[in-house]
Amino acid sequence: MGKRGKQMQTEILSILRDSKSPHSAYTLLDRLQETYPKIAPPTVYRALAALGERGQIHRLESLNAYVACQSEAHHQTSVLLICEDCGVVEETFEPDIFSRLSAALRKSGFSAQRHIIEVNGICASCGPAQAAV
Amino acid sequence: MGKRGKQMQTEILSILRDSKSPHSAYTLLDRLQETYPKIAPPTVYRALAALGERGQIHRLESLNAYVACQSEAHHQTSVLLICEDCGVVEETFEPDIFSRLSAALRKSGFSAQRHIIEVNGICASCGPAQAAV
DNA sequence: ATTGTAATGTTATATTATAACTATTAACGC
DNA sequence: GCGTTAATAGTTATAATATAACATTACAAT
Repeated sequence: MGKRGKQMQTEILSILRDSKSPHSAYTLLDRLQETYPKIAPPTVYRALAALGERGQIHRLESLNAYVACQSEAHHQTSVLLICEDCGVVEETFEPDIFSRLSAALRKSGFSAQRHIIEVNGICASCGPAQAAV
Repeated sequence: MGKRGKQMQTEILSILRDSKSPHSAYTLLDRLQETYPKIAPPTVYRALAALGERGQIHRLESLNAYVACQSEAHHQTSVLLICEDCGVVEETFEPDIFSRLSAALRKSGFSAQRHIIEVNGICASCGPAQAAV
């Protein structure tokens, strides 16, 4: 890994960490171009791929967008909660869910490599309790 | 809904049902163009949207592709198992998982509207047991 | 028949992602 | 140091996915 690659990864990670909402690859590209005017899509996608492999970011498959991983410690599978009102993405860990799911699948002979769990809905801050205030 | 729309939906559903592997919107477009040479992407996406609303197809968010729903009865949330070897997508129902997940989320104030659960891995037919044969 | 509405058709373009190639840098043996 | 090679990054072009925006048609209600 050269230093330019690392630098881009650091920049992207810091942009994502500064925001609780997801960014698309091209939003990130625009942001990076403020500082590095000439970078092109592959640069962003390479950085995203590297960050993803290290578990430092998550890709929201249902939005084609990316968020920073909110857990420093467990680079493990998480449930991503997407608020349709405010757009904030929250990451929760439900080891129970994953172990049950894996167990159920193993029984039917399926061997899981990657789990994607995304839930669309309304977050606590946007929910009815708050709407009533 | 006019009859042309219905017709496209029927065609798409039948293409998807004839195949256990997912099709992209543009694969479907190509197939439809064999019969209806002039249709354009919006036609396909409109039909997919209508089928999706009725729960007759599922969109695989991680593949940007579509499969027919395998359950006639329960148009309910399912777990989609994607075999990375043969590409076959299998649909399983794990009501337990969903209720546990929803319960966990409710506790933290999140109100779920749509669940996406996709699991990448190796299916029973492609698994090690079969490889050894 | 006329008008209003919903469905469909059409064109164009936006958005997301990657292939394929070139250039640069880094690492190493000599 | 110098050349060789392998890895990384840059560049160009384009592929793949999706939708906006507007035009047209169908068709029901009056």
